[in-house]
Amino acid sequence: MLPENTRRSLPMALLHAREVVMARFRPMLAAHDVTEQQWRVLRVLSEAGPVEATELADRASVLPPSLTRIIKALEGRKFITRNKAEGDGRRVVLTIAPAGSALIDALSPERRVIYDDIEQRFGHEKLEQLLDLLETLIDGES
Amino acid sequence: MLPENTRRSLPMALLHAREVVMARFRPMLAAHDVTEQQWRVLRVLSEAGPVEATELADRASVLPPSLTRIIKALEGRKFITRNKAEGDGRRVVLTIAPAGSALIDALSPERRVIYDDIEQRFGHEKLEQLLDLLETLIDGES
DNA sequence: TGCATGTAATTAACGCGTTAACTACAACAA
DNA sequence: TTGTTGTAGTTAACGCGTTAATTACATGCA
Repeated sequence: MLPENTRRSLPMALLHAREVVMARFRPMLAAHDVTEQQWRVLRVLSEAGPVEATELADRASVLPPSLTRIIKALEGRKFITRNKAEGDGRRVVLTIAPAGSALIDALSPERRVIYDDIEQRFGHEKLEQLLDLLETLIDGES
Repeated sequence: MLPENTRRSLPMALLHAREVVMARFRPMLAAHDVTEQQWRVLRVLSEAGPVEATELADRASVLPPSLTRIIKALEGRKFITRNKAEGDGRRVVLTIAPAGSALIDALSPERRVIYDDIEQRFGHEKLEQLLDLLETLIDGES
């Protein structure tokens, strides 16, 4: 069945929802001169440790060409380091650097405030339910 | 509470979910040489009738600068028409043109197949639940 | 009427999304 | 060893996302 209106269109609803949520985080990122995508990459590196570019791109939901640009920017600011994988000259291994960790730590309190506010307004239960549904959708389609 | 990992991060989950869903629709749009954004604009115009640019941008989840570019492209292909609002020389009124309606009609069957497949795999109940939650989130935050 | 303020749309600048093409390296078979 | 195939990453081209600045018009007040 086709969605009868754009509000009930899954792609549009996902887009719109992401938009209103990101609107809350964007000023924080802008204040620290980091783009959303750079932030996603940093967070994955912080969480997953040294990782190869392909896996990083996948986990951060960034396409390889974008990752190349993002790496360049983050490396230039000493937020990450880039090394060739030993044993395979094609692969690249990314690692978060102290400055990168410091940025994540610095933003942590503010993130918590924003996240808590969203959770409070939306409801803890609903948030968990939404995350579960999204996870199911993602796992089922990918 | 901060999300303990990126999979439970609301912005990332929304992004990733949208990505896997759009991956199903993208080939269809590409085959007809329409971008996602142009498609959203066309659908809103088709559904809402003649509408001013600001409202169109809002409903299609497109920013004004993007809309300007999109209008230019769609007008060039005779998918829409652009007129000044009578009584206010600033406002612009957009209307879908026959060729635009024809494109929407042409894609309708294929959209249905894709949408039905997603719905079947994910489950009708879950899809409705997800759309409800997204709608609630959007209305609460915007 | 004339000026200040506000609003709709556009333009500019820069980074990302997307696809396709390309380079560099690895794996494997003859 | 060499040629083929495959894979990781990068580059290129073009459109969109985002913010800030700008233009054009409307509104309201003196």
